[in-house]
Amino acid sequence: MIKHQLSPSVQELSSTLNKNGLRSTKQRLCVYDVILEKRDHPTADDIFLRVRKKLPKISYATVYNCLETFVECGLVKKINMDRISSRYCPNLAPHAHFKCTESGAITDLPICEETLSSLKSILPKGFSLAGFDLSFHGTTPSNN
Amino acid sequence: MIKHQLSPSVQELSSTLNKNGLRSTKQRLCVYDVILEKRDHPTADDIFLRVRKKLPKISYATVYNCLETFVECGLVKKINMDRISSRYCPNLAPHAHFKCTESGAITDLPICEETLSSLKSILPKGFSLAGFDLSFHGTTPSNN
DNA sequence: AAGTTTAATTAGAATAATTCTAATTAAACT
DNA sequence: AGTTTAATTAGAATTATTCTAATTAAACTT
Repeated sequence: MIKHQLSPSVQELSSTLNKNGLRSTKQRLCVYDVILEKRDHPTADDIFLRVRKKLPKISYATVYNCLETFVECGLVKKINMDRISSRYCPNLAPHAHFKCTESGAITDLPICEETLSSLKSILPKGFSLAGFDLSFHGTTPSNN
Repeated sequence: MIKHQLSPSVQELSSTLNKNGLRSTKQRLCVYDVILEKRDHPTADDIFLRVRKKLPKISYATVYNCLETFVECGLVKKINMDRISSRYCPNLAPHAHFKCTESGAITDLPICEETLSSLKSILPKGFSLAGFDLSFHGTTPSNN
């Protein structure tokens, strides 16, 4: 189900794209670079604004296309919480997200093997799992 | 954290609303009735179309307002998956959702006490939990 | 039972995130 | 260098949801 536990570096991205029959473009490299640079679960808009500093002519459509491509290649995860903008995360290890309702910050929480198999035990016989999302919300120590 | 395990009947709704300082209106009763009637995780649009058969003058805004009210009172859960329309669920027991990528159907999966505490063990010390969402995607036996 | 207060509803406009479209550009072959 | 076709672009379109201001109706008061 999960290929890499560590996301490939920007240098490795080219070959990862090629392996998937995709072209290595400066937009894709730049969007990916920005995602790895600051691991703060940015929205497409955040990413657009950051990338635009380096590639002023980039369009929203391209950012969305790049992100969709990365998600399909399994290079980043898309996080959907309560219908706000989706957020993107390059952490490929099994993990949950905790959203602090006061600060809005999203924290990655690693999931250990035991919990992972406990989670999978929820599925009835015959259900074939492609992926899962686990998100918590509440307050973090610094915010209560 | 969780008050009821079973959602109140439409008859009980009135008093539940009153307890929360909210008025019991025919729109609220009807929207709630529709949610309990067919437990298929409808979207706001589905609910609007069903309610309109009984209350032809109801507006989208009212449906959204009712749903938001119910969510705030803990009467229904709002499910957000991959940025499609939110879906609503009257199941108040701890459960996960499984979305079949072929049929689009969403299945409730009960979470047992062990798994629940395993889930909670993911949280670092000091994190205060208000709620969580667990969703799986993949294929169901009838769809593969 | 009528009058009053204020929350709830309504229609329709507005917003925000994302997707689509058709024309242009540029990877990566030959 | 030339060709092919995928990727990018600008801007329009779409979709779900929220907002706004006027109207209606619960539920309290008398």
